[in-house]
Amino acid sequence: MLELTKSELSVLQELWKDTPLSVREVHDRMANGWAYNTTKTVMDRMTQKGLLERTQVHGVFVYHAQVSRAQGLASWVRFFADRVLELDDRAVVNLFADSKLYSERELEELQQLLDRHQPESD
Amino acid sequence: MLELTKSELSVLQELWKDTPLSVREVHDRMANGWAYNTTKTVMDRMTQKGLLERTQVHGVFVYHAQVSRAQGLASWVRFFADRVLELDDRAVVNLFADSKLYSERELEELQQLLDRHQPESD
DNA sequence: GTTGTTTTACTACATTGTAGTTTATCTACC
DNA sequence: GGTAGATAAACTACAATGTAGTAAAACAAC
Repeated sequence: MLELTKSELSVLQELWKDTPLSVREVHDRMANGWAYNTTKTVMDRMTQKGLLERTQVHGVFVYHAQVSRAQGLASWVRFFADRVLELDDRAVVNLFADSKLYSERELEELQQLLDRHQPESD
Repeated sequence: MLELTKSELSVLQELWKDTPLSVREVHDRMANGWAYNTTKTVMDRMTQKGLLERTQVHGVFVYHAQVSRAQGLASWVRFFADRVLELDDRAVVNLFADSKLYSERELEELQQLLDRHQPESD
């Protein structure tokens, strides 16, 4: 299962909402207190790993996510369900229903990813 | 706000359930696929940082958590609420009620920690 | 076309992830 | 009671990530 770091997840959350975005745009939207260069470095590394793809538009690079939101969230939901709440996955997936940001289809994809990978190691 | 890594949180979850425990005991209970030495290293570093304290019992070291569960979970709940679910903290704290592993008092402590620290940076 | 801003690239250093190796201890036998 | 194998503890190691700073390139404004 794909394992994203907190940093990677923060970046991807912006790109899942609106894409493509430049480093500057991601940086400003996250507004998490990082130096601009930190955002840049994280996104560079993500590009190298294939999590992002970048293309040039009018001389500026913009980035696209290369993983779906369900893929990116699955291991996080599992970790949170197992290690934090110590509840069943499904209870946590149900929370997403309240959040109004996820479609039925996306929640199904997420649940499937969780069902498929039973081995729960970090 | 105290920021724990995933590894640190995994170790602490065992010590919050039952304490004190030896490295071997924590290792076996987590059962997360780590090598024994990985568990040892993580716990050594946590001891150096003051997250754990160790004492000797019959020639074996045992460890005690030096932070409360609410303190340890607060930043995780915030991150999950903000960056994953994009819901209000409270909705997430309410989930804990279902989990039956947390007392009222503990949930209040958690909610207070979350209320106090508004600045939400990683 | 020189000077300030933004982007990009490159470099840097501490912390964490994830162990392996060595040494000290303990336990069980001959 | 000394030797061999199992555990624990200490120490070492190296890659990935967190978190930028600096240098170079490109662009914008005078």
